[in-house]
Amino acid sequence: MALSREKILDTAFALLTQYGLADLSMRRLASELEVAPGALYYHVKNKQELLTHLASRMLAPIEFPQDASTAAALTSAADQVYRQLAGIRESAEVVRLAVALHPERLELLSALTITCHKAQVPQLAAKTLLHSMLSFIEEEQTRATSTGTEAAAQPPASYCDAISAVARGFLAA
Amino acid sequence: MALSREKILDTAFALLTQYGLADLSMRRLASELEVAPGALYYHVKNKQELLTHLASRMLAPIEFPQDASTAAALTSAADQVYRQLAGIRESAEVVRLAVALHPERLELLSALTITCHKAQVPQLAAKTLLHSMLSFIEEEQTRATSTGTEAAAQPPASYCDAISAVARGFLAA
DNA sequence: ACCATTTTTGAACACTGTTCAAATTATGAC
DNA sequence: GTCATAATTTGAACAGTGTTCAAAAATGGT
Repeated sequence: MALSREKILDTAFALLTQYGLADLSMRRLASELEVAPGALYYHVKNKQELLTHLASRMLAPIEFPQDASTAAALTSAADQVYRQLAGIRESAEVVRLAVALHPERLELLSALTITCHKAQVPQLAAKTLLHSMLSFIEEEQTRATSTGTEAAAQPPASYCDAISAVARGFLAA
Repeated sequence: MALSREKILDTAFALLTQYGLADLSMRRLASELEVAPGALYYHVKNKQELLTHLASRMLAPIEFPQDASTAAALTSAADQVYRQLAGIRESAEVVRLAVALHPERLELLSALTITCHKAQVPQLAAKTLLHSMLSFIEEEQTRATSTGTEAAAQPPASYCDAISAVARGFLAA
């Protein structure tokens, strides 16, 4: 099979989950694909963009509920973000990089922003909420990596409590 | 003057503010001090520890108010964190690294945690609050770097609003 | 002056992301 | 089937990175 952006992303994803972000180098990726490092740059602008694409992939399955109250929509989003990211090594860090670099390209953030807008909550709330989720998940993943255990598939109560507390704070303003 | 951890940290700080985190390499630091790179490792365990020390320095001047209500203490902390970090290039990122690596070594976080404990707010709130501050400041600093402008010395209203919303959310729980 | 301790050097190890002219491989027209 | 054009891929280099460590140099005490 010929090289393609999709195939590169597939392999990058596999490397990330198996060996972690530190071992996801362009050279490692190229050797895994049995290709010279330079070949990657025909399909991907650079490493940052590759990671941004990876982040989009991770968040893609998240469906934002239509016709739900703001609180319910945010709770659902928080739940899905956790379920989607918790099982993927260093995913929170990858997503945070993507948010920092190209926030406008993340569907999830757009959806969150729209919901906040509808509820007449400051737009900033969307990013604050997302960052709260990512911080929590990132910390859990750091602990998981160092202790060798795995993160729970379901969001723990403390996560749900924290995120809904943040949401409540904005909604009550 | 002989090399010392203090002198290394001084120079690292200067390099950070003048040229940014990307240009703060051990080799650059060594050449600035007119010393071989290896010499640094006699005074500092590794780069991560160096950055953790830098983070402690940045946050050191922050004074946590005694005898204040929880809300007032948190507002004051948020205000001081902003004033302290906003003017230092990429400081939020450096502090975030330190929080991730050695949370127990950061006085600020301990103080925040104690305040949260006293107010019978979940301990998690302390980290959530700190991460909210850092996310906000980091984003402002990213924008500042790309547009060439400087971050305001005083915290903008949106920052104060966001942080107090998060705090309110936890206090109301 | 001598010894012991503290500090610094030089050199190497094993990497990193990225660029680019040149070679290769595919594709479609005739 | 051949040929020209376009799409890929290679190889090699550039300019770095953090870190280690035996050996050399500087320092301080007696």
